[in-house]
Amino acid sequence: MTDTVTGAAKTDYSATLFLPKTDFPMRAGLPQREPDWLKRWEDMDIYALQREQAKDRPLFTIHDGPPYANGNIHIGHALNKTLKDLVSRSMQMLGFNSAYVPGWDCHGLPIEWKIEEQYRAKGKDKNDIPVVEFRQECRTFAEQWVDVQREEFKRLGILGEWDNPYLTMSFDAEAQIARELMKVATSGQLYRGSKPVMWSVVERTALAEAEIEYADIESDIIWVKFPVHSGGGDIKSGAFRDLNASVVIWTTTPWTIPANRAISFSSKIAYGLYEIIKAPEGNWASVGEKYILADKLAAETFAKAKVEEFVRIGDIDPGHITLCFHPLRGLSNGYQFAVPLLDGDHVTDDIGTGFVHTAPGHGLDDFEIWINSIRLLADKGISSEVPYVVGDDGFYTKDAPGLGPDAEGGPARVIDDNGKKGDANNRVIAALAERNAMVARGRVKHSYPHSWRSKKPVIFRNTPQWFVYMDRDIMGAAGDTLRHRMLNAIDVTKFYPPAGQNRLRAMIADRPDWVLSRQRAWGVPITVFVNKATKEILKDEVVNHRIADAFKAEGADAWYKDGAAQRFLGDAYKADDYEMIRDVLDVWFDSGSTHAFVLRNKQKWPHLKFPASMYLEGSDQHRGWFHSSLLESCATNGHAPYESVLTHGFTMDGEGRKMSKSLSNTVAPQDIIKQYGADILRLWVASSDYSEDLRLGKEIIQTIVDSYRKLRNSLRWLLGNLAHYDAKDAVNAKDMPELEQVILHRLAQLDTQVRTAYKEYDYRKIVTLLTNFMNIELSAFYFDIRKDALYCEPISSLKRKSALTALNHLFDCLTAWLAPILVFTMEEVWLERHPGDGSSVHLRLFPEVPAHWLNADLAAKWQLIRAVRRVVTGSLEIERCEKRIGSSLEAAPKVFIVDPRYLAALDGQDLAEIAITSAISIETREGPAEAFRLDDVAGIAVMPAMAQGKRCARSWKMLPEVGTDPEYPDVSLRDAQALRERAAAGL
RNA sequence: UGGCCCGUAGCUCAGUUGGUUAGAGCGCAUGCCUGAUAAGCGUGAGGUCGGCAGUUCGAGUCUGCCCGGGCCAACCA
Repeated sequence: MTDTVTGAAKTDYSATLFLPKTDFPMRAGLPQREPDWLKRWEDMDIYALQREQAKDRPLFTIHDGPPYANGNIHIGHALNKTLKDLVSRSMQMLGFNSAYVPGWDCHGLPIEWKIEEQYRAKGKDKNDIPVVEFRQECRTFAEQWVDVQREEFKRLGILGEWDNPYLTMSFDAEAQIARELMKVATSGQLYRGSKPVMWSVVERTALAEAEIEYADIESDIIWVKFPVHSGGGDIKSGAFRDLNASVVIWTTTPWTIPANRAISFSSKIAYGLYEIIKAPEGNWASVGEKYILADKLAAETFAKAKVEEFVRIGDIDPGHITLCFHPLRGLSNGYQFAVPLLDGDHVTDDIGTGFVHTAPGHGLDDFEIWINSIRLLADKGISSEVPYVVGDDGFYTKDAPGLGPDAEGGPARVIDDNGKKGDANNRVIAALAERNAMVARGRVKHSYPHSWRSKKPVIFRNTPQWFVYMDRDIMGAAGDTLRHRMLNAIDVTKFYPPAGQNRLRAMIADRPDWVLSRQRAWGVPITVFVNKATKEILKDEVVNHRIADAFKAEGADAWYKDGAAQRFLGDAYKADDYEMIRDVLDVWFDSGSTHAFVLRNKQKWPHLKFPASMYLEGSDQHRGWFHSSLLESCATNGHAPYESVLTHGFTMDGEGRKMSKSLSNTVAPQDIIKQYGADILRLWVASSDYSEDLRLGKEIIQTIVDSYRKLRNSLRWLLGNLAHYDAKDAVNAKDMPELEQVILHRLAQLDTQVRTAYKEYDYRKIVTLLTNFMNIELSAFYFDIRKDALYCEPISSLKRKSALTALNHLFDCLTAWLAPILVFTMEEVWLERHPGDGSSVHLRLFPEVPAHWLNADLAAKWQLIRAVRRVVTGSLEIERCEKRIGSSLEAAPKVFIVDPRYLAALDGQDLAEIAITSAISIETREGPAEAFRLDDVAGIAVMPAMAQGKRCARSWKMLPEVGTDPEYPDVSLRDAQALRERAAAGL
């Protein structure tokens, strides 16, 4: 029974200690347990409780950009929705009423396409199905995916109005979208223009790029002369104003010649004037003709033209050639217009002649340079109108004189109903040859766009479209253009990160007029009637109301029902006098209008405000939703629908590469949830710099999992100790030991830092701040030091009660601060101490932290104390390496201090307790040379020494006093006192 | 090809108006503890700050070029 030298205790006092006591599991089991919390929140309807609780608070509205309702969610969706949830939840906890209404984009091509695919699989044809029926199938398809995505989003822990979301296809929405369109029309911002689109003659429909596949095709290729009409000097060997020269172009689509309106050249290419010296009799390119060609391509062109000898007369700057004649000039008295030369970057001298035949109705490059040259054309007195040379059936129209309906034998055709090449090319070539406009012809095999469905070639074809003016004065107000409104709106919008502002501004500054129309079925129709005689859009509020009311009751299908035109026009107009537009709206108009049918619908969503506090999407949405919403709202409201815009990057793989199925480096949110849990995914989002592209891979997830574990364990220890806390033992800050006061000071500092970071949407700062605090200051310092007091001190101990009180404050703050991020774990932690049906960490605000906890002087003083501590623990490490000690409690070092600042700081402090040694002696003199020192802590030296006395069997400290208490001879006096108190309390 | 953005230890991130030997957490290695224990504490090793050139007394920070990566440039959302 007698303890000897080492004082090794035989009695096990652990039952007499206040050891951590908790059922909170060390391992989270998130994948299994998270669904339970979700069910709990749903059962208590926590979203409604939040609204009720916050009903008198200022509104904060993060407006959901609608994902497209097809397919499962991917990691990008998860990132986006999680960020929105972080914003929404933190704003709620900062004292706002932060409602979140999720939405879905439901109209559009991809869904339409899926339905068509199903038809194809069943051998049916879309064109045989009534439009209303087809639209109904699209609707059902979208509904199914809304349900799937809703469950996937909820599983991420996203809190929102899931049972009352918005859908762009709801009748309400369709009605409001039509109203918005009619607002744009009525205010004179809508006009009908035209634009070349990919057109399938076989299917009689416009096609999207996604519906196009490329295949080799053999095309006719022709070289054509455009006689120079007039020009300036600048040629070395003399003026060419009156010389009989032609610009030579090259094209693989001879049928577009009637649509030619310009020739493009490049000022970066060298051109020359050439004369033919020798050529075969009867050759198209005959002796004496003069051609203008890119120097690099002249020889090749002459070879194709069978020219045997030619001479270069001199340099030519095509910029000085004002105009050319059209090569079909005079055919059926048509083509009398002048053909200008335009300088364009898309022109190269790799192939062809260095001149590009430009038919603005049949190519995007052509169209763009044409539209961009409107001012130049006006200066030259040339009409900028784009002709409709080819009809939807592939036949030439009256805009192609001599080849269209006026031609002998009827109009020529580009492509027939079976997708075969028509007679257009041959007839054009014949007409050109007849007018001596041909230089050469040939054939070429090249890649050409085909319809994905019919596998037949498509053509670029000018098609009537509806546009919104960017630069026309709205309602006659001088300078009040849509572009101007948008640029102003951008200036008063806050961007996170700030670079987004420039990006959006540059896009708005550059963008052409908004093309609203799509030749599609699944969308909101452009609810416009055009007077057949005057071509004017009907502007009648009564008609407009009739349309909107019908849409609200029956959906936009009303537009497609029999007799719809007369129904909407009413008695005042005759349906026969009006063209009812069959195009649907660009889906960007739908989603661009969400602010109108969601934020302003106070009946349905009373907790939302307009304009929204924030729009938050991926950086691609500068061109997308941010852009279209700004367009729509500026057109109809004159200002932005948002006060701020937050953008995030894209999710890359672990190496920073784009995720793609072909690289098989994709990470599915569903897999992460299944394996690790949604809180891990959320912690990844919060830890990342979302302003750039985010990386996600195995190693990164493991890092996140590790830091989650560490954090969880610290909270678990907190919970275990707080099991012994009783609120009636709470200690006021001013009565606490300095160590506790320092912790409270840190809490007060963090309170400001955390709130500021949340207000700035800087989540990674919060994660860094809190993990550093918890790891360095709590786990490795405060908790480590206070274990002794918490476990061993007597029941009555002020130190222990103070520590428990501090732990309670820590608990309150940390659980709240982390709640928006670790929504499941913080609920679990919170309920461990505050169970109850109505209890939830998510019904809390960030706690009020008393400002008087701040104590900078004390904190500075403890910086000095911690510096001394570092020297002590450093010296202990040497002893440990030398195997002289194991536990730090075996040591009782000597600390030499001369610096009065350190001495003052340590005055009244128990350095042994702070350094977790059994004893420490401080000597106010220079330490011996062999003493342990740290480079960055001048004036502190430590000499090792073994602790004296026996080891206390309860606290494991080694103290001379152990053995002096006759009643408890194997423990220290403090522990003896603790045991007496326990006995007295009947424990 | 154009517009915008990014590139600091194995990972996630700090690095103030250019100013000493570039920092943190985690991971890794290693020692201790065994009353937070599939935990806790200590110590240590890791970086030509994407590359090159320039401005400067001085550059991770400013400029140019190059390399690598991303978003946008769609009748895709």
